[in-house]
Amino acid sequence: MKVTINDVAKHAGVSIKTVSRVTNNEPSVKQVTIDKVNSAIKALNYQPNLAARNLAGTKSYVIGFIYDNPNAYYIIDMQNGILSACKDLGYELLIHPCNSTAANICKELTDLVKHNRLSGLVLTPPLSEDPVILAALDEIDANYVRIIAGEKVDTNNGLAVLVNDRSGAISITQHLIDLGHKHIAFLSGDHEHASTKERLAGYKQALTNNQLSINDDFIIDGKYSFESGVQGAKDLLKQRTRPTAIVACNDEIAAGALFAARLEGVDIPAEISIVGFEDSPFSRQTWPKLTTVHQPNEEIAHIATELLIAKRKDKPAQLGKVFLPEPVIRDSTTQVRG
Amino acid sequence: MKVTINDVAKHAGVSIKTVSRVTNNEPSVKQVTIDKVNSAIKALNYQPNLAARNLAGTKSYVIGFIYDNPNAYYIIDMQNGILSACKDLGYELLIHPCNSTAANICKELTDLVKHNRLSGLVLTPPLSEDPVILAALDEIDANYVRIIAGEKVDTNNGLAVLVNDRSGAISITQHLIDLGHKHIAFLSGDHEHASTKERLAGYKQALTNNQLSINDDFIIDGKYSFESGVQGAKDLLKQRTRPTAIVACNDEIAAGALFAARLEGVDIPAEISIVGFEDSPFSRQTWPKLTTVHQPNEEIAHIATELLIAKRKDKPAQLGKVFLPEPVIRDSTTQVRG
DNA sequence: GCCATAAGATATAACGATATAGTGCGAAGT
DNA sequence: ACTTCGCACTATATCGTTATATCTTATGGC
Repeated sequence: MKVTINDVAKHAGVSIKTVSRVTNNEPSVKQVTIDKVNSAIKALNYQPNLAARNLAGTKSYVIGFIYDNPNAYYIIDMQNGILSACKDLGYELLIHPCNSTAANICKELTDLVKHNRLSGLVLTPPLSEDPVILAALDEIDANYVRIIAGEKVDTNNGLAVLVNDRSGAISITQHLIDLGHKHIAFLSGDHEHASTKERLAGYKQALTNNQLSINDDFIIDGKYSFESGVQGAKDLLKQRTRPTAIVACNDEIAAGALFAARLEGVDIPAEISIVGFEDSPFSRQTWPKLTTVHQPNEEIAHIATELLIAKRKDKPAQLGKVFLPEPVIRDSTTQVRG
Repeated sequence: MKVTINDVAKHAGVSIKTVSRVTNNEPSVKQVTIDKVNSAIKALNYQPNLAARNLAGTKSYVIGFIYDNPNAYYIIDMQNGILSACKDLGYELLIHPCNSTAANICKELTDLVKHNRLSGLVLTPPLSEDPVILAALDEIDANYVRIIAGEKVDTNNGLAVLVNDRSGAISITQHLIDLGHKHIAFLSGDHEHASTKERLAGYKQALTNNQLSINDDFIIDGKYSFESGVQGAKDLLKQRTRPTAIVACNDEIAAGALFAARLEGVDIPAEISIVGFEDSPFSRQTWPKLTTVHQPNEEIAHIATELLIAKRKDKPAQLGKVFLPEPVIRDSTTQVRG
């Protein structure tokens, strides 16, 4: 019933180690032999047993996805991207939601890696940006790829996929400036996320690029949540000079700002334009539909996983890749009123 | 470095088989011996190696979560519920998103079970309601628990956790009737989902219970999507006599209806009350916040997983459990206008 | 032509659990 | 008193791979 490596070896007339060499792309096998083995594998529909590989070998063929993020859309996209890369490369995925601020988070993660002998980890913010956690993982020599906000790949990053949030923020802010807005506010996300810092920097950069002054009253501290968006927008609307546009640090905050505007009877976009960041599905389900910045999360996760697995195969080490988020113009932004 | 069963056996002064018996709660071990072994396990911080268990034993200690559902909130909730049960019981989770209408879906799932020797499957709609898929799984004698819409546990269901969507729909429709609404419309979800049928039946039941007539023009076919909600609500708003309230088959459809109402300049809830179903996070992020029906998805998934694993342990077979979704009153419903 | 070396393959020991067969010993049956 | 039985436990085979050590055969250098 079950086809094992022994069956393949017998069928191909070679030893099991040779079959193992072929399935693992190891050197020292003649092409003729490789072909013999491969056709035996195909003929018998052989699939290596993961548990046995795991037990005998040093690689587990299992990668872990570690996250601490309440954004379901983001997580699902990431999972799907990782999963598609895993499927292509014969790996399996272990998902591990966690609390990055838990006291024992380092032990939790290192135990996870050790107990499951994980081949690698995909880390998302804020875990991917926490030096204490990274140090703990380095100590046990764990493989990981970080998904982080940043502008260019460099060796200090380790293996990383960068999302250039700054450039995305510059583009979307420029979009507002191009519409004639001069009083543009910023609703920030959690400060533990580097993305918040980068998006804020991009917002400021765009203002500066256009000789617009930076008004500190227009930069509101907050968190990556709907409620924070509601509160932040309320605060903005109370000010003597109201902004004519708001850059929200993500779509949820933007949705909260939309909500607050409605509470105060402010029409969006006629009176105030609002933009989000992320292009999550619900940015298409608000009224009006949100202008936002698109991040190809599934692709980001796919590439990250490929990098991670490639590293283990000792291929020419590619250190990372940078993604440029692009604006998506919908209905929550318009020309500033004369 | 790594603690194995041999270390535990040596430390406790027994054979490895005895340790195995203790860790698996098998009979024929004296209490004194059990205590000795357990204290050795604790002293050495022993954790059984999953790969070895998997390879040697008949159980894999891995359960699969199979889903075909674009609703990220739902999936994340389910994953978390399954994961928490798995953690308690020493199991691992393999997630498997798929396309339930793919031609080779049966082979895909049976191969998945066979190749990973999955201990069991958690199936969600529409997969959990597809007789062809269930038959294929029965054929290979796979263990599974179904999460389905229904009213009572019975042996025909196999292992199942039921969500009494009908009662939820009755309650929420009754809420509208209690507010004085007599012209209540229904926006349906996909007809492949039993939940659609059940929710429609509950809606009708509530009308009947209150001697209100069922108007077929007020029952609009659709799908579980925002766009479908937009279209359905548009159709309703065009009718000669507009409904004063709408029951949407889920929150996404309700959000779509909200959007369509705004497009047409119809005030919610002043002119029309709208209710959703599911209580997903974004039902709190719409304007106005949605009145909806709460489903404890995480708990449902947790219980389902416990049932699944308990079955494999040959405990007194409990067949299932029924959940009653309850209305959550927010701001999208109000007294009908005099 | 002979030895050193590498390439290509094999035989077999691990990996860390569970499963199977078997042992010793006290209690019960005749 | 002698077998029989069942409980509590041990010794060891086993699962399906990878890893290690070893063997054989070609290849090149002198």
